[in-house]
Amino acid sequence: MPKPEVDPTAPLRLSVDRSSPVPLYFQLAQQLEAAIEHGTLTPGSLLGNEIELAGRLGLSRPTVRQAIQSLVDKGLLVRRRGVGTQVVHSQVKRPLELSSLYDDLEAAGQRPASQVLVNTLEPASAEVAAALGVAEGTEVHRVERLRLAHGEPMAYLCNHLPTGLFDLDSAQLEATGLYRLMRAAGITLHSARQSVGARAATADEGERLGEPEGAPLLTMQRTTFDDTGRAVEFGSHTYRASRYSFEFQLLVRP
Amino acid sequence: MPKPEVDPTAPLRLSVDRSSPVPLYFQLAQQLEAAIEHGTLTPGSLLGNEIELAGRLGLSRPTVRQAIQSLVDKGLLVRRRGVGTQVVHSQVKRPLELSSLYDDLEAAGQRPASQVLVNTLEPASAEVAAALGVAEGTEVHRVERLRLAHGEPMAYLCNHLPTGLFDLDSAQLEATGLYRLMRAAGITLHSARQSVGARAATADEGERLGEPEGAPLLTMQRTTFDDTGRAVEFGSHTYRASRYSFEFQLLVRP
DNA sequence: GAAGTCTGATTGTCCGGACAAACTAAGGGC
DNA sequence: GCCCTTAGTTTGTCCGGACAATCAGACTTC
Repeated sequence: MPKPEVDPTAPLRLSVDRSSPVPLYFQLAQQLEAAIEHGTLTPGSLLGNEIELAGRLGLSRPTVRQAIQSLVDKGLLVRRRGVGTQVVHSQVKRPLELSSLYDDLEAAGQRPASQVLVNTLEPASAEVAAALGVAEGTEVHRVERLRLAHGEPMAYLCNHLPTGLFDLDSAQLEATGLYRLMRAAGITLHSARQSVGARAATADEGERLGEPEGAPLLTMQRTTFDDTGRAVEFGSHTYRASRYSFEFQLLVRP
Repeated sequence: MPKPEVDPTAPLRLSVDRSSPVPLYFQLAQQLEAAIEHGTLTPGSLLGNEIELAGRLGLSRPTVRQAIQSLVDKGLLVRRRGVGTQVVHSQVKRPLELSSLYDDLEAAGQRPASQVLVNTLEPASAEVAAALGVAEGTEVHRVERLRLAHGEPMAYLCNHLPTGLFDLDSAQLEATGLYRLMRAAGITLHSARQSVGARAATADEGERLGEPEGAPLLTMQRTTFDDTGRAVEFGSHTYRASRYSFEFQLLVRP
């Protein structure tokens, strides 16, 4: 493998546009991230001290620090007092995100398809009521979907949502993911509590997913909260273990 | 349920110790977090504006902002321009951490026990070599452990580690978790790449874990990196799906 | 040669201030 | 009554500076 054709002594081409509405620290962070992604900043290399960097760009040190800090939070950089700021020897890509299966499949280029099996209202069971923080028996949406990739079933998704949040249109649900609909409705997702496990498929579950009875299934239950702390969705999903696994990156909080 | 006996109009008792070596912003963040945990700061309540807060504590606004920001990053607070900073209506506890099964079990009060089955050196297979970033055939540690809770097997853990990092003592491995040993050896964990799936138990696997052949197993593969980007551990773990599931909290990155 | 010591470099913490942007709510116009 | 404008509040961004804590490497000492 040829060595990267980058002169490490050449100072990075950085510049900021003060007339732009995008914050200066953000512009700098983007450029640094691009340089890391592109290989201009090689793993392990020092970034040059903050004061010099600030002077070169005509920025103040706090602004430069804010840019660097955002990349440290992303896990791309590591700071060492008395040494400098280094690019992490990555293999690390992205921390875990709250993504939907739809997004996952699309990112993998699998051209996902949905099939809405059920889209109705029903009184909340004890489990659903507890997850959504509503009284048992309250009317909630129930959506059952089958997620397909390459025409084969991948997962069976059952979601419960409180009423009055937004319009649950079956056609839209088939065209895109649930999370996109929520974001489009002005709901800002904040956090989620997930539980991932496994169990053997019942005869019904097996038939839906094209697996024999007793086949191992990967299960996920997730309750999603918006930024006001309200539970906006509770999902119970089963995935074909033979076709799907969860992959994610973790960052250790310092 | 009685209403919390807290007067929301009473200003929070906050104070900082300037003679302490612990940073002022960190002291403030800890006190705010404690107040949220304790219920003194109720979910949804405003925090009071930053300038007034700074004045009351004798701090500057940047310091107060740094404290607040750290809690926003943890998902405990939400800022709204023109409105103020609110306590999130939690149910949210902690974001996902890089924890070991040992820690998980201990937190659940299950008094974990380990049994080291194998602790040896062997040449790296292609898979292990790729994960650890070493040449195929390089000598690496191989550790196989059985994790028990209440005397029952919970998981079978197989780890591979590069040589020369630290001392792998079987007795210590049985007394504590692998991650604690690494931290104690001065290795600062940085990130990990995980893959969680499921599959049916083979006859051997079933026997080790006390499950019948074909029983669903939860599998996890994890490669852990330190802050220099070096892979320090590669683990292939299988859990009894009937006894164990992964639970975690996610934060949506804004 | 090995150990401890000093020095320079670099990030960490903290201050005080300034203006911009976004949101809320009250006031005025229709 | 309803909609638009306006003013006030609060966070967001940015500046320039100061000192402390920590690290690496060179130097000194034994």
